Amino acid sequence: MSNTAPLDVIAASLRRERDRAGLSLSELAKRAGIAKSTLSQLESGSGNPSVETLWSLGVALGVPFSRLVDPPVPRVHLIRAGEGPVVHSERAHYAASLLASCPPGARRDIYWLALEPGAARESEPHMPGTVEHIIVCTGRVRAGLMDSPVDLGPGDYLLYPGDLPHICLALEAGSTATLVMEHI
Amino acid sequence: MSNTAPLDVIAASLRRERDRAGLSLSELAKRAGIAKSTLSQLESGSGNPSVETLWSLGVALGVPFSRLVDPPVPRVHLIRAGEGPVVHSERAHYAASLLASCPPGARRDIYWLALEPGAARESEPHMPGTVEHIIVCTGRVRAGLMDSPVDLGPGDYLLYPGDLPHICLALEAGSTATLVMEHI
DNA sequence: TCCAATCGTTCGGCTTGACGAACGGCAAAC
DNA sequence: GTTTGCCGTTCGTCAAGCCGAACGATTGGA
Repeated sequence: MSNTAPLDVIAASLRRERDRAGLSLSELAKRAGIAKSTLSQLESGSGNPSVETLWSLGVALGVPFSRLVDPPVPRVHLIRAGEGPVVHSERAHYAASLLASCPPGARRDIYWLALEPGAARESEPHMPGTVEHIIVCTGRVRAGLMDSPVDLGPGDYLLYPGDLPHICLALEAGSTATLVMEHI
Repeated sequence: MSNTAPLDVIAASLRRERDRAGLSLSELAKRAGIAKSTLSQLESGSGNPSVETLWSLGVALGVPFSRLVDPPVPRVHLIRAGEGPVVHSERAHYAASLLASCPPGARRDIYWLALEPGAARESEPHMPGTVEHIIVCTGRVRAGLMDSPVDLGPGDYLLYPGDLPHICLALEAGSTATLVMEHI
């Protein structure tokens, strides 16, 4: 959640995306069906555009709306196996390592899971709209909705709603998996 | 990229998020510092809010701006190892399997990679702003920026810009990895 | 050199979003 | 039954966004 002034972010985004598209201010304004004076003011940071105005600009630029209101990105980051911030469960045999949290607008957190047979990793549902992707790396894992779990082997991929009761447990010792948690 | 009218989407999102937060219309308007008449009109679908108005509502609701302008999501999906749509390279020894493409607003595609020693997987950069996350599953993989690659083992995680020249090659036979490609 | 075209900015007008106040509806307290 | 409080909606006023036109600056061609 960026705390910088949205108007400045939008101004910068508009300029950036327009450059990338190789369009002139006049040309973009014409394609978006807005007055070029309006666009000029927006890019200069003055003005507080309506949603419809921003939307038509997004369409004309061929970019999703959200790219205009969320900022840039990082560089290179390496996390060696076992080095990430690890969350140990007190009641289940697993360790979850957060590899990459959601940048603004990305909405998919990436975890590395190391699971041991025993109890289920999870039973309580998350926030409404959450979706989980799991890709098994080694061993065998039982995952999915509580009432209809699926057994997965190395390379298997499973998608399921995270806002319903669900489980994730190892069937073999030393099971590992990548988990991508997606928020609405 | 949703093509439904943004105003209707926003109206629905506002109502949904407000319900989720358990706030009354009056209470939310007060917290966001806007007139409740304005909020009432927005939720009814009439009105074309300015960015600042929407922004303060997002802050008051504790949700990122983009959640107010992008729609809902899917259910359960299973891809057995080797069953996904696979992209074979003609010049490198690897197979990439697309597990989950970007839903609107998610911006992170998920791939399963099976790599064999030989040539590099990639050298040409992608779209500006692309970021790649790789988590090695088995074997050993050399990945990262062309001029400063990193050797990775099982469980290792690496983040690097995808819009610069980069490589991804196996150092051992039977190397596998999860790749998350993130678009701006 | 002059002209034509396009660039991006600035200036009045008209339209529209945001505001505050008043409204009717509903529930709990007196 | 009446009062009090909060709910969400509607109405009139005011400010601000959006527009079209005119502007100076720059470039390329006749």
